Amino acid sequence: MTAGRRTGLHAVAERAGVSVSLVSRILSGDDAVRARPETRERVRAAARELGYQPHGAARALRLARAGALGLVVHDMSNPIHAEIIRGAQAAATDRGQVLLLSDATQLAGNDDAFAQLLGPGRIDGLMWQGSGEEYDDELAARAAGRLPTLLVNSRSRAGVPALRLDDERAARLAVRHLVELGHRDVAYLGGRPGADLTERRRAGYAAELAAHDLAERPQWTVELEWDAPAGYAGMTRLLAAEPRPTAVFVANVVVAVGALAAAREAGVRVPADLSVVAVHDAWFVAHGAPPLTTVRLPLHRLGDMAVSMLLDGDQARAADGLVIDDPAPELLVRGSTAARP
Amino acid sequence: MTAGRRTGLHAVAERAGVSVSLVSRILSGDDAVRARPETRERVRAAARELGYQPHGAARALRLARAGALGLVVHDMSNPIHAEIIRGAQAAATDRGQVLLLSDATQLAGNDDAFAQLLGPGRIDGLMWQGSGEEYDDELAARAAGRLPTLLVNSRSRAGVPALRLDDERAARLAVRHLVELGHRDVAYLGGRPGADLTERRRAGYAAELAAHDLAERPQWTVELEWDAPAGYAGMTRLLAAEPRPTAVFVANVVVAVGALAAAREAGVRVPADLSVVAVHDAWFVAHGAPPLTTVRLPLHRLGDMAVSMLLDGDQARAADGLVIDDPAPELLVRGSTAARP
DNA sequence: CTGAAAGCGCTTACAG
DNA sequence: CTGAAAGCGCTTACAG
Repeated sequence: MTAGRRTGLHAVAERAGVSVSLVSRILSGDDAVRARPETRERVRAAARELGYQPHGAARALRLARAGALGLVVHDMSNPIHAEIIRGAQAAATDRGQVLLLSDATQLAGNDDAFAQLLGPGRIDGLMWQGSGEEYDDELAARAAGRLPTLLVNSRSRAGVPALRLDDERAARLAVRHLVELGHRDVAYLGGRPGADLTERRRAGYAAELAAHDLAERPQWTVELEWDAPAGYAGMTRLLAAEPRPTAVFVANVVVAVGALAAAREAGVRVPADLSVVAVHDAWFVAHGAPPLTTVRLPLHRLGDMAVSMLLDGDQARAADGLVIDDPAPELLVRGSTAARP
Repeated sequence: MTAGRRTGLHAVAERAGVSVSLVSRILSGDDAVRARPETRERVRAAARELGYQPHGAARALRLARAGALGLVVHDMSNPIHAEIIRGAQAAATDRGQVLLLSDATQLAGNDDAFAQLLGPGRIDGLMWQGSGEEYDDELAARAAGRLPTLLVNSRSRAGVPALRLDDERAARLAVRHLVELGHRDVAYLGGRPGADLTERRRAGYAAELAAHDLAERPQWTVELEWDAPAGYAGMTRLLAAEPRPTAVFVANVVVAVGALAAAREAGVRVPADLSVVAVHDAWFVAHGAPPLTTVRLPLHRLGDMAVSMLLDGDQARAADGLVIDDPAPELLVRGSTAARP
């Protein structure tokens, strides 16, 4: 009666005329509590009327569970990364968790920010988007020492469990498409040399060529970086190769944007003179000149699965790297591939 | 001595041989505490050795401050939005805050998620990316009733303070560029009808035409949606207009991607037959066919400022809508604009 | 100058 | 079947 402005559970308890403990138990659906239906309803009504919402920090403190997951990404303006984020976001919301977003580059340069993120009471698990940067392995490993951590879109590195896509299969799908169009001289335009992703896609490319008894030539493999300018530079180099390939498999759609521009400026017509196929689909490819043929991979699912595994404490299942292959890689044929000239 | 596994402040205090209170005060740099330099150093050392990191939830509970800001966005794969997020992310990290990311569409369909986000102990302020969707105003207004809220990239709506860019000026800059190239028949290709953004940009377009005594014609204004397919459809319509414009000002670079594709397919050469200029710069425009002339706006700054104002409790300054105009809009001339045919 | 105590809002053994 | 009490890790008036 003395109360007054008490908030939260206390206010609900007062209004319903029961104890705070009982309110807590009823509201959290504790099975053990066998309150009379009437009491139960009174409590529920009070909570509704007061718009009761549990205090996030208090609950986190008490339960030693933050109710939040961290997601460290590299470059959010990359549409591929955005799709992973969306998948993670959706899954987190579905499961009543919130998502804390961080930028890898910033974290790498700011020890305090990194320590704060990993510190107690902030997040219950961390997803780290792999990129092949040197500092990534170190930071992710440090994180894994403190809380459940999952590398996303990478193979397992530095002992950190990882989720990845079926890059080899995507690559083979793309290259097979080119071969079926009659191409025999197929080049590989990758991403940053040494990065998992580019190596796995190159492996798929090589395997598919081998399966058709086609030659791989050193001058037909170019790996520079994961961005459009690198695609431009890489394609420029491939166009100067002797002999010149009639088709190029590009490891990433962002790289392909630059590659197409280079071909265009060199007066090489795609697909009449040169076929181009890239990994990943994105909103802009259908409107490109020409519209790009791509392989779609389940990026959304990747983010989604990462969240589920962390929340289920299941990340050990990915200790050796787990491949997300459902839905399967899908070839989307558009205007950038055609029969060999 | 009995202790054992106590963690946090308690462990530090034990190791340094002082009280928990003193550790708290020394570590948080309380001026009032005048501990001997030696004690101070001993405490600092103990904290360092134990890798002490304050418990986020405990601190949030005690201080009634979450140390986090929320950011609700619409479509993260949109590079414009990504840039705003990056700005907000950087500012938040700089100021020792974390950023909680949410998706507007998801929140609109999930009352529990919305309530949880706004509930006590989660975030201290909220940024809501304006989009002109019907539900946006309502949700943002509800948020503003509970905690400091800022609409981002929108004018103030439903009484919620807002930060926006200098859209009018950007539009005038773009249109002036076209006029200076000799164009007199300039069309406007906007975004979703009724949305702030498209109206402000159309106003700038109209003002600049008027300043040059140029005619605006109803058939030269098309507003459909903020995506590439809408740009495609819109440009198709403009190309059929009588008389046909010789230049198009596009309100958004994403829309412009579709618009360029439509022109290309219609056999209209850009810039020889038609000049195109768009608002916002993005990584892919330089590699387009042709490379787009754009107006760059301080998107990064927008996110940055939103965070600063919320943390400084300054959002009231934006009650009537505050224009971020520093750095000023900048015209980047590339290959999609040329003298009137 | 430093410490003991209260309390932020919750949950959950433990009593009754 | 329900309540009083302890305690999660912190900060900060209040004592001494």
